[in-house]
Formats: sequence, structure tokens, C-alpha cells
Amino acid sequence: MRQDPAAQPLPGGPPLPVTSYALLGLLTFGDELTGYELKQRADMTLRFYWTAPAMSQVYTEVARLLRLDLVTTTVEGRTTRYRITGAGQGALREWMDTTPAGFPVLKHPVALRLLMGHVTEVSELQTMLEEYVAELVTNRADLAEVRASLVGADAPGELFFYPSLVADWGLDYFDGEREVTLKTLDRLAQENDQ
Amino acid sequence: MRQDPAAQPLPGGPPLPVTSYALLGLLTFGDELTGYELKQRADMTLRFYWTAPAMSQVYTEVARLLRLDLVTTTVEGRTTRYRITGAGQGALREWMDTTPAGFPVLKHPVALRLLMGHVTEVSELQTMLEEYVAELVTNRADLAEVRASLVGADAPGELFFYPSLVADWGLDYFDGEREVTLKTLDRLAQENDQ
DNA sequence: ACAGCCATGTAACTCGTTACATGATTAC
DNA sequence: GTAATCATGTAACGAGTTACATGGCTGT
Repeated sequence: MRQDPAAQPLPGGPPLPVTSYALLGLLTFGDELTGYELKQRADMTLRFYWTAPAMSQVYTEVARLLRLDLVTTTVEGRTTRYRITGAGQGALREWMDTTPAGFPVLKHPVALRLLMGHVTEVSELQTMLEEYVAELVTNRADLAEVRASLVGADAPGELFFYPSLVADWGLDYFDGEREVTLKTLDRLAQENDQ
Repeated sequence: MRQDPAAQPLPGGPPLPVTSYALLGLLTFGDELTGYELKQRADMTLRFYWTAPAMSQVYTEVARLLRLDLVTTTVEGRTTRYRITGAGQGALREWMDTTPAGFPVLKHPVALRLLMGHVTEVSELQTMLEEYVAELVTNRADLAEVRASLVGADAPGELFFYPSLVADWGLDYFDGEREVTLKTLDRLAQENDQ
């Protein structure tokens, strides 16, 4: 009673993993990209609010997208470029409009360790939080660079309007995290000298 | 040239997944818990900044912890309760003090979809963001309830001091997200009536 | 009697990772 | 010449999920 597995798995078949749509989305900005370039784009943008997929996964994903005719290829020597197809645009739009986004999942090792702070020393926790602040600063700077690169095409209606909204979102998020972390460091310091 | 796999995998063997330490951490608050209760605790606390593991995973994890002597069991009829051992305390402390926490990973489907906002209608995005705000309100309320349950044992030096720090962190995070989302909705509205 | 919660597990499967393997092109 | 970057893949593996399966206990 199963569907023919050789048939187009979309629609009706199993839904694609979100990362497939994420990569497909990277291909909607007008250019043809190689797997290698897709990875670079992902590292620049997706990593801040999704994940930076491993190189090998990028290649597995584009292979799948190709199989499903959601992308086409242009081969030049040893280099294969991927371009989104009409079917790909359709699948992406369909996914956006009909499946709920879902609530974010946060894997926050710093908060997790703080939760069980009583198993170690306060100084250990302070070091951890200070390192986290430093990493936040680095990451914020990276994202600010990306945001700066969008200036000039970030007005409403322009190609990078939405990416700029998301980048600003991320900057605010990093600022917020930094403030909460500093506040928490303050509360820890109070514990030392009460 | 491999280690004897029957030997104690810790230390020297493969490190435990973070979720193991998370569950171990839940057992450091003084009580013996069943797998079922561990799942409940995880749903109440871990879910906000780590994950709520599936029921089946909880049982697989406690089996592993038992195999490694990081927990012991007390069997009463069909019910098995888990208690952390000295070795468990040691492994947890060791993990906290010697392995870096790492930067948080955020899987944010709302931001991801906003990034490719140009493939759909603005109204679609507005609906998505409004739903997200609603979910944030619900989640914030859930966390506020947890936070309220800690009152009375949340002073420095008390058992739930650290959990209360983390809960307050989470509340601030939810508030921040809500504000950014509303701000983004404003910017989207400007696009409509420019 | 029946629903809902308590309680425990197995099996199949998918996503995504690391490690491995290869080789061309470009910059110094 | 040699290191870094570009470029593409395969294999083994692990974490974690859903679906499945079972059954006791509790309240109405």
C-alpha cells in the first residue's frame, strides 16, 4: 500500500528536512552556486539562527534537491553549479505558507551549566560567563560585518531587505545576551561578598 | 590498539553526550527520580535552554548512566528510582571544570523563514510573527510559573539559587525576543504603506 | 467501565557529524 | 615547490525522534 518510491516524493511523500529548505532559500537570491559556495553562504548567514551544515551534508542535500528536480545543474569542468527551479520555488513557497514555523530550539550550554552551578566553584562559573561574553562580542562583530555588507540593497523592496531584518534581529539578540550575562555575573558577585 | 570496550568508558573513553550530563545534573538536587519523573523535570526546566528529550531517550540515557556507575537504582515493584553516585558527582564536576561550554546553537525557524521573506507575501510573514509573539507569551508564562515555584529557596547559598538565575535569564530572553519581533513587525508595516 | 496518568522499554529510521579520500587551481 | 583554497564526494557512526508495545494504578 506504499507509494512508488521512484515517484516524486514531493508532494505527498515525506517532507524535506528544514535544512533542505534553508539551502533552497539561499538559492533564491539570484545566483548559481557550487556546493562549496553554498557552504560559505551558510557559514555567513544560516549559522546565526539555524546551523552551519557540514560540507558533506551540503553535498548530500544538493544531491537530494537535484533528484527531486528542485534545482538544476550547470557543469563547468569539475565544478557543478546549482540553480533553483520553478518547482523549487513552488516547494519553498508551499512550505512557507502551509507548514507552521514552530518555536525556536535553543541549545544553551552556558545556561545548562549555570543551572547546576552548585556542583562547582563560583569562580569557575564566573570564568565561564566571562568567556561567553567574549564569544558574544566576537560573534556580534562577525554578524555586524555581514549586516554592513547588505547596506545599499537593504531598503524595503530590495533584494536584501529581509536578510537585513534578520541580521538586525540577531544583533539585538547578541546585545540582549550580553546584558543578561553581565547581570548574572553581578548577581554571582553579590554571592561572594554578602 | 583500542581500549577494552568492557572497561569503564569514563575517563579515557568516548565522552558522554551533553544530554547525559543534563540528566545527571537534574539528579543533583537531592532526590531519587524515576525515568518518568526525570522526563517531567526536563520538560519543566531543560526544555527552555537545552531540549526536552523523548521519553525513550531518557530511558536509554539512564541505562547508560547505570552501566557507567554514575547512578544507582532503588527498585520498588515496577518502579525504578535513580540516584546519582559519587562517581556521577565526580564526572559532572570534571565535565564542568575541564571541557569548554561552547557557544549556544539556536534553531530559529521564524528567523530562517523571514530571511527568505521575498518568496511569499508580507501578510504571510506578519501572521507568522504574530503567532510567534503569542507563543512567546505562553512560554514566558510557563517559565514564570517555574520561577515562582522556586521562591523561598532562591537566595544565594540555597538549593535553587542557580536554577533561579537561569530562569530569570530565560524570562529576559523571552522578553527580548518579544520586543525584537514587535519591532520587526513595525518595520514590515512600513513596507506596506511607504 | 473507562479515561488518564504512571511506568518501561524496543525497533526503525533520519539528520547530521567526523574521518577519510582525492585532486585541481591559485598565491607566495 | 609548497601551502592554502577550491571542489567533491563516501563511510562509519551517534544522537535523538517517532511509532510501537505493554501493562498497572487511580479517579470517576
